[in-house]
Amino acid sequence: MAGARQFDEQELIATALDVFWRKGLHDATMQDIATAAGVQRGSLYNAYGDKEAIFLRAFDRYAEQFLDTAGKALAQGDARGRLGNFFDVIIVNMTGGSPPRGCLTTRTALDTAASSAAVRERVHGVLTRLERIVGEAMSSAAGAPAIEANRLARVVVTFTRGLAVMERAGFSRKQLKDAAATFIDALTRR
Amino acid sequence: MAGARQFDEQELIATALDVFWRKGLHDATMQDIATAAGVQRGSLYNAYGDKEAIFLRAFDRYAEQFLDTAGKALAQGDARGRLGNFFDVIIVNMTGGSPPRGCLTTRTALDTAASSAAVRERVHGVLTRLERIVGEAMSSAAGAPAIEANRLARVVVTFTRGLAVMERAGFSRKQLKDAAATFIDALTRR
DNA sequence: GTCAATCTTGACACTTGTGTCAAGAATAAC
DNA sequence: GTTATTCTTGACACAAGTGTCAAGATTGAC
Repeated sequence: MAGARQFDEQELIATALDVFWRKGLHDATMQDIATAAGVQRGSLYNAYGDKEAIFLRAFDRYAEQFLDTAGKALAQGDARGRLGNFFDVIIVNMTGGSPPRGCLTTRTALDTAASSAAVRERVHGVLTRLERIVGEAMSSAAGAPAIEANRLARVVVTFTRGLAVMERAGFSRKQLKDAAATFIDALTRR
Repeated sequence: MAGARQFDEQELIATALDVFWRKGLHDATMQDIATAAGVQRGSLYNAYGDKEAIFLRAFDRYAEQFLDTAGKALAQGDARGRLGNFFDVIIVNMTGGSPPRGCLTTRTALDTAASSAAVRERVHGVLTRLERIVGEAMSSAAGAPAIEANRLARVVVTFTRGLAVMERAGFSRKQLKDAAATFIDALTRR
């Protein structure tokens, strides 16, 4: 059981992501990750150095998948349809798991004071990239609100963050979907 | 230095609130509070039992003040003016302090998994009460959006939560105000 | 087959935080 | 003034978590 690495890096990061998503950066321990991955804690230190290094890798993977999913949801239909699909995947993302895991980006953002510059930068980066994706999707969509695309994108992204908080506060998936539907109605009515 | 309580309860809770607001429930330690209040840690345990008991008192005070301020901001003007005042005080609340303290409710909500039922209930309660206040203010305001008041209130409250996250993610007071202004425009345009 | 490089493993040192407690000190009631 | 009550204080026990390290095991290159 030594000499060659006993775990697959892809699997390990996926496992770590799951742990971080469920517990948050601060509350997830190296022991949690090691146990979940069936690996010794020391092996993780040997391979990655410290917890934050693992988190950054896991978060990067999460961000890619998240932005990719969001982008696809925003690719088809008119503005109304795009936003509907977009909020659907956003809400599914944050209400998935049992118990629901919430939104990792938002959770990490709220830990921001206790986090390093690298972590803070990732969080800000995801939101900025999400804004860009939303803005572009609205710019090229039929029936988009008569609001400058960048401003609209910021409002939409801000609202998604609000949904993430409401989820943590105990509101159900259905309630989040209702809120999103009302929001979309307000934005796209003529 | 014994025999009679060496601190004023009102002051102590105010000090504790300041500490919790800056550091969060989880990261604030009894030592932090004791030091800030110029009191021994043991005295806090003697007077309150544990950290959560202090937090609940501090949070209740915060909630009262917060809801009161929000209610007053929503009391005058038409729908547009009310929302403008409302978001102003909300944003001032979360960008106050140096460094900015953020929104205590939101921060606490995101810690929810690590918190007790009592804490979770307070967070949910504040948001529900806030919804009610907003809903009533919109119901009685001129120029309110043609959206059922409860739905509108949920969207507005959700958006305030989004602003709180954006603040933590590094967006400036000005950016938050811009976002709120755009949001209000979208809601109240005819 | 040898051997250097690399991984695993368990123990260790350290830090930080919680909550408890006994002893001492001051107060307030009588 | 005496005394029971209450508060303060510092020490203590305990629990988690981080990060380090030496020793041992295995592998792969040669």
